[in-house]
Amino acid sequence: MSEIVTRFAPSPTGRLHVGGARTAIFNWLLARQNGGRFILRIEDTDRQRSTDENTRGILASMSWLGLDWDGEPIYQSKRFDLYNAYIDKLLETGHAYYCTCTPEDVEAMREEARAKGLKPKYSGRCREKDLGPVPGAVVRLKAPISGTTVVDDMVKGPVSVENAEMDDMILRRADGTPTYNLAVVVDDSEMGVTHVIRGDDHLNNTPRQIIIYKALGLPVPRFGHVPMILGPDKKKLSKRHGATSVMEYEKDGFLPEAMVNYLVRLGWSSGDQEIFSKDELVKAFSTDNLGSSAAVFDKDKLLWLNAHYIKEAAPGRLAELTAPFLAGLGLEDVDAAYLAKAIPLLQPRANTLAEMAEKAFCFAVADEALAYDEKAVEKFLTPEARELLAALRADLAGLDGFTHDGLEKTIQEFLAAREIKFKILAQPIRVAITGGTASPGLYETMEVMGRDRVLARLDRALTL
RNA sequence: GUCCCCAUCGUCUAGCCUGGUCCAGGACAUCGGCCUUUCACGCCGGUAACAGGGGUUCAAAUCCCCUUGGGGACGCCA
Repeated sequence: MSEIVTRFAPSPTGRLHVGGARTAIFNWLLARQNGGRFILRIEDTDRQRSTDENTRGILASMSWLGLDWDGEPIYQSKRFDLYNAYIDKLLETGHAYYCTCTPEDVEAMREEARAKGLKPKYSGRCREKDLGPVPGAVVRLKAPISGTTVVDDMVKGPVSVENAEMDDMILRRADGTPTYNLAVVVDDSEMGVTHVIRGDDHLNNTPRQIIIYKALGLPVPRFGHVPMILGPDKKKLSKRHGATSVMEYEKDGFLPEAMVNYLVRLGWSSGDQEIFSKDELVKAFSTDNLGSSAAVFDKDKLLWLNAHYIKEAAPGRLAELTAPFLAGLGLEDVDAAYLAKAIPLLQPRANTLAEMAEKAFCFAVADEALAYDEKAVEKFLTPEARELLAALRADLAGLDGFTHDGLEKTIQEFLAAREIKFKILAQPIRVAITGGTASPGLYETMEVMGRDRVLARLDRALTL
């Protein structure tokens, strides 16, 4: 069996969109699962809208997601000679012709067709004129005018379109540059691409591309068109729905493994399984169970997956990933080891790295800078509570070691001696050392903070 | 307008190809309860769907047709 070659071909006119990321993942999965190759091709033939910054951003997002590609990325902007050679070949074999109709002429033809209730298209006026390479002329494909073209789609099944529906598309513009459909066919063929998984929105021009393959006498790859991702209003996902680029999710504190897991499950499934590691995906993936209906992007489920992966991640890694978010909150150079100790307490409580940083803030902030919630102080640091805290402070200061068990024993004895319940003491302590009413368990929090911090904060709280 | 695609809980989906095991299963969200030093985690339970109409068949979520609804494409953009 021949090698499977897939590709992802973004155009650098913006950031990597979650929809694009999803098709990239599917292609990557198909290649990796079969020991094939996964190639990255940058479709930057539109020099107006393509930027290097976008290209770098897309590559960065791919890397962030863990989608490695084989070989160097291919840039279409550097292959114009190749495309033109193919166009010339088409011209020579009579599969293409020069056309001198202006954009205005063509627009008029479209209007006319529309008026008749037909599909707007080019009339084929220059098709039989046998024009030569006139300056300013475009090259059009001499497409078949009868018959049917069938796409044997991996996800939609056979899709057939009447050739009469398609017009003679432009292959080479007046300025000599090749158009998208031509370039894609040439590249996919040159690169040996065997399987193309792409968005639903391309389904319409797949028959066009097949016609070009046939005119060129080239083998046609297998196509699979996955449905698009919709916003909550069931419209194509766009900026107005909120974050749409992979980069934004990275900035919002999502983990790449959560992103990949979520995106794959959106439109693909394997029984009832929800959680998939990369390895499991590579093993389980199959184009057979790609869904064929559009899916709404559900941020709540992404959040749930993110929370899941945060719970599973190694504290050291999380500490590293959280540091930039803490810096964003104004805390630079937080001690990594200390942060790593606090993180396990926060893992079940944070849905994103941003939340992780917010919750780690009271651990990392300097004692004198700890902010106290006014209402909490008023409610829990009552005169009676202060008396207890002052007494407890003495016990804690003399405590041998400052561990969870030691702290629990000391505090329980403290309570027993006074015949009071932990409930009475817990919130005052919490407010005193964290500044607020919600935090991880007190014993573990105190152990992580350490004696100096706890005592300093207790002292500070008593002065409030 | 024309063409193409799609249609199971609010959302993602399993089941559909190879009709009966489905008064439709799982997950997120939601609601209730348990756990509990707060907040979470976790655990237990509940509400909730085969778009509608015709066929075919002993039997249809599953096959066929129509309607409706949604999406996409109709560029010298990709």
